[in-house]
Amino acid sequence: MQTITGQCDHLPDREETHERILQAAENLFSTKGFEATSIRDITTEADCNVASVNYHFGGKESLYLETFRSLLTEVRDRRIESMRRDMAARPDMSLEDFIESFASAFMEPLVDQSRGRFFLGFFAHELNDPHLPPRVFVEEFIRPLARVSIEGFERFGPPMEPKVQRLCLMSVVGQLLHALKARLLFSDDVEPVMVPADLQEHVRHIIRFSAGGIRACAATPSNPTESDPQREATS
Amino acid sequence: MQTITGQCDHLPDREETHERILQAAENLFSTKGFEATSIRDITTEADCNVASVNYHFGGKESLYLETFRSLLTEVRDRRIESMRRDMAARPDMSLEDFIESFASAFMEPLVDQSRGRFFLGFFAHELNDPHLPPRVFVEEFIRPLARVSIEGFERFGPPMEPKVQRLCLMSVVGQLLHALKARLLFSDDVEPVMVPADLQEHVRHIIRFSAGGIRACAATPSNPTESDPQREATS
DNA sequence: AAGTGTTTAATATGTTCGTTTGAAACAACG
DNA sequence: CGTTGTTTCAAACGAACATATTAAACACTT
Repeated sequence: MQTITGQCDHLPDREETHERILQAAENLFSTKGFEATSIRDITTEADCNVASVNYHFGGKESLYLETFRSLLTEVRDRRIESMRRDMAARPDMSLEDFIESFASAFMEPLVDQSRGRFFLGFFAHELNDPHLPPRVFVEEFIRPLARVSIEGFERFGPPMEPKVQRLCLMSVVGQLLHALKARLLFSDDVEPVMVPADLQEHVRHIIRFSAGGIRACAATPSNPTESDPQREATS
Repeated sequence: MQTITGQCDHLPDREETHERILQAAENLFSTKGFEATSIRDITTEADCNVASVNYHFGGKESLYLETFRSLLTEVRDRRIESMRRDMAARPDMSLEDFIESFASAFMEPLVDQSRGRFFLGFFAHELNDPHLPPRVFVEEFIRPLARVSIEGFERFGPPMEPKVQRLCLMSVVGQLLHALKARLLFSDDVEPVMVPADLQEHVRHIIRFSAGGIRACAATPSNPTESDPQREATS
C-alpha cells in the first residue's frame, strides 16, 4: 500500500512477462512455424524462464492458438473497418477507386509496423502444416472479409454473377499476396529488375489490371463456351 | 563374377536406398520444412538406417540442397519445354490462347502426380525460413522462366513497356498460385462456396480476367494519370 | 507481522535430435 | 582364400527438447 510505484525497480520484467512471451511467440512462430519453434527459443527471446510458458498459457499448443487467433481478429477487423469507412465516405466511387480502397485495406495491416506484419508468415506455415482447428480460418477470417468485399463489388462494380464475383475477388487477392511475396524474394536484388522498388507502384498496376479484368469478366456473364467478342481486338 | 543377378534376393533395398531417401526427403521437407523434419523421420519413411543419410549425402543440409535443386530444375525444364512446344506449334495464337498455354505449363508440373507436386510446399517453407544459398532461386529458376514468358507476351500480346510486361506476368502468376492455395484451404468444405470444385473452371476465369487486364494495361502504356477509354464501357 | 494468492526460477525426468562409430554383409579382384 | 571398397546396420554419443515438480520471491490484504 505504501509503495505503489516501487513494485519493480530492479526487475525489468514483472507483470509483463505474459506480453513478452506473446511477442516472442508471434515473431518465432511466424518465421519458423510451430514445430521448428521450441519453447526454449521463445523463452530465450522473451528473457524469462522455461516454465513460464506452461504457467501462463498451459503449453506450447495453447500459446500458438491464442497468438494466432488474436492476430487473425486484429487483421480482419482492421481491414473491415478500413473498407467500411471508405465505402461510407464515398458512395459514388468508381470501380478503380473501390479496388484501391480494397487493396489498401488488404495490404496495410500486413506491411506497417503493427503485429499484422507477422500474419503472412503465420499463414504460410499454417497452410501446409495445420495446427489450428479446421475451418476456423475460413469461417472466422475469410468469410467475413469476403462478405464485405463482395458488397463493394455489388455497389461499385459492373453486374456479375455471384460465382464470378468471388473469382474476381480471388484474382485481386492473389495478385496482392504475390506482390508481397515477390518483394521478399527479390529483396536482396541490387537493382529492381523483376519487381518495382516501390510497392505503391505495384499496387497501382494491380488496380488497373484488375479493373480491366473485372470488366472483361462482366462482359459475357453466363456461358463461357461462347466465343467472346474481344477475341479479335488484337489482330 | 559368378552371380550377377543374385545380389539382392533377400533384401528389398540394396542399391536403391539412395533413391528412397531422396523420395522421403522430398515428401517430408516439402510438407514440414527443414527444421521440423528430422533425419529419423526421413529414414523411417525410407525404411533404412539413420546413418544412411550421412553416408549418402554427408548430412541433413546437403540432402536438403540436393533435393530442392533437382526439384527446381525439373519443374523449370518441364515448364519451358511445354511453352516452347506450344509457341512453335501455333505461331498465330490469340492472347487468350497464349495465356492458356502459359497457365497449363505453369500448373501441370505442380498438380500432376510427378515430383513437382512437392514444389509449392518446398517453396513456401523456403520463403520465410531460407536454407538455400541466396539468389540461386531467382537466378536459376525464376529468371529463365520469366525470359520465355515475356517472349510470349511480345509475340502474342499487345505492345507494352517491358516493365508493364513483367507486372502483367506477375499478375497472372499470382492468380494461378492463389488458385492452388485456395484449393488447399477450402478442400474440406462440404460444398464449393468460395472456390469452384473444378480447377479447370478457375483457370478459365483467370485466362479471361488476365486477358482483360493485359489489354487494359496496354491501353495507355506511359502515363497512368490519364483516364482510360474503357472507363465508360459498362455504364 | 502474518497470511494469501500469484509469479518466477531451479531442478528433475524422459524423449528426440544430428552425428559418429564399429562391425557385418556384399561384390570385385588378386 | 585374402584383400579392398562399398553399403547397411545396431548402438551409442552429447546436446537440446517438452514437461512436471518444487521452492522461493513477490504484491497485497488482514
